[in-house]
Amino acid sequence: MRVTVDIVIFTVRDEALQVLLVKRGVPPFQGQYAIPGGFTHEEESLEDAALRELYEETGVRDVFLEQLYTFGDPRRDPRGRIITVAYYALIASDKLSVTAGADAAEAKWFSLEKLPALAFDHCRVLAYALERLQNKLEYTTVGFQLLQEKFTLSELQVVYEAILGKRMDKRNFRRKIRQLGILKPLREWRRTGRKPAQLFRFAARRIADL
Amino acid sequence: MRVTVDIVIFTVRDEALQVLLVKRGVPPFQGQYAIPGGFTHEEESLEDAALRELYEETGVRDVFLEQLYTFGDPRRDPRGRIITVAYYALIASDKLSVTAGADAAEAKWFSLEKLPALAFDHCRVLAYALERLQNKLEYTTVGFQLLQEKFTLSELQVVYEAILGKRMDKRNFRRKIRQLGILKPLREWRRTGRKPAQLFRFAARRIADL
DNA sequence: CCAAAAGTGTTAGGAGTACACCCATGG
DNA sequence: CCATGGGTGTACTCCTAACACTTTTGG
Repeated sequence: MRVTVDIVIFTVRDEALQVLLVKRGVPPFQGQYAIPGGFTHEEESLEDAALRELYEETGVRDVFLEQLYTFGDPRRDPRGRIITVAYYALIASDKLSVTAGADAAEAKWFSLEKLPALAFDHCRVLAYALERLQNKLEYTTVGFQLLQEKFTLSELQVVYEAILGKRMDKRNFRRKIRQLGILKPLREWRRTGRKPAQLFRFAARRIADL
Repeated sequence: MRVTVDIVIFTVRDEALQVLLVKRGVPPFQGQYAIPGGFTHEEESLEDAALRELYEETGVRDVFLEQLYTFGDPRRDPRGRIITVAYYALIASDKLSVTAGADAAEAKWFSLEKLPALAFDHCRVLAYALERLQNKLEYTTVGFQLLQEKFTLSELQVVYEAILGKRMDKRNFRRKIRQLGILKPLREWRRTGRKPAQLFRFAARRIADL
């Protein structure tokens, strides 16, 4: 039985939640876009396999990565029985400049609003990843993974709005974040063209489950 | 690569959360208890494999079953690389009278408080299942899976207390359940030795994510 | 001086928590 | 008649959601 790992790689750019997809060069589903992934090696853990694939696709290490679900319908891959352990990863958009992994020639970012048709059952995988991300956003601090080290509260709000797909009230949002007590205000301001915005740093030891 | 499914089977009996474990008859870990499970067949989905194992162990069908996590550390099984897709299941204690599957000779229920040493990394799997069950209990209606069709509010509260491992206030508990609006009060009372208790039925279309 | 984003408080409703007594029954 | 579990309401706190104006800057 063959086992693959697929990684749904999210980022927030241009105020939109985006996902990295690769165009398949070989059948089945040749020419269609798919979630990046590949077969696990014999001597690596599933998470290591996911990290390896992620690095090959994006050139990025040290990002948030979490197992999502394992898909094992015997007919999900026309080549035969393939089990896929799906992961999702969050990457801050400022780390993406180096978007040049080995296979990256055919990799492209898509806004969740404008997805192409996807190979295999990847539409379902993606839907599941989005749902998980939305839920985690509400009761953990994963959202900070999508920002640079220093960020403004408005940038943080953009991340939340992009993921949840809805506008939020500025004052309520700031109060909620403030009373989490996990932001360190800096004595720095970002000149943004208009009134400068104060910068903050995420100041919790780890990604907290609240 | 070989793939197994393991199923953490929970029930609540004698006011305690219990889990079904089987004693291993062959090495490795011979004589130790383990979470029931087995290899997947080539032509069945992961969920079907889990349902099959569950039926073989307990003789029960039509129970709540949900995928938990996939464990894939290359060294988790001394026999070699084995990936395990873990599930957890909830069974109402009144369905357990038929606890006589094929392999059931060495199967036994254990209270979560008094677990034996477990084979492989099954201690971790079990801890993960318990955590998931506790979380799901708070924001879904999975708890009803552990009761008979007709039950009293006190019985429901016992289920919640057994899973969460803490006492709850009777009035607050009843108010919370009542305002979920998913219980149908029956015109029946259970004679319990003291004052009769009103019976209820779970009356939602499906297990609601609230 | 104007456009644009930054920043800030109050109020009302709902949910959770703490808490104590009477009731119906079987023995 | 008494032991046992069934059943009920109120007050407080906290979180959420709705809502509008002033400030600072660059052009």
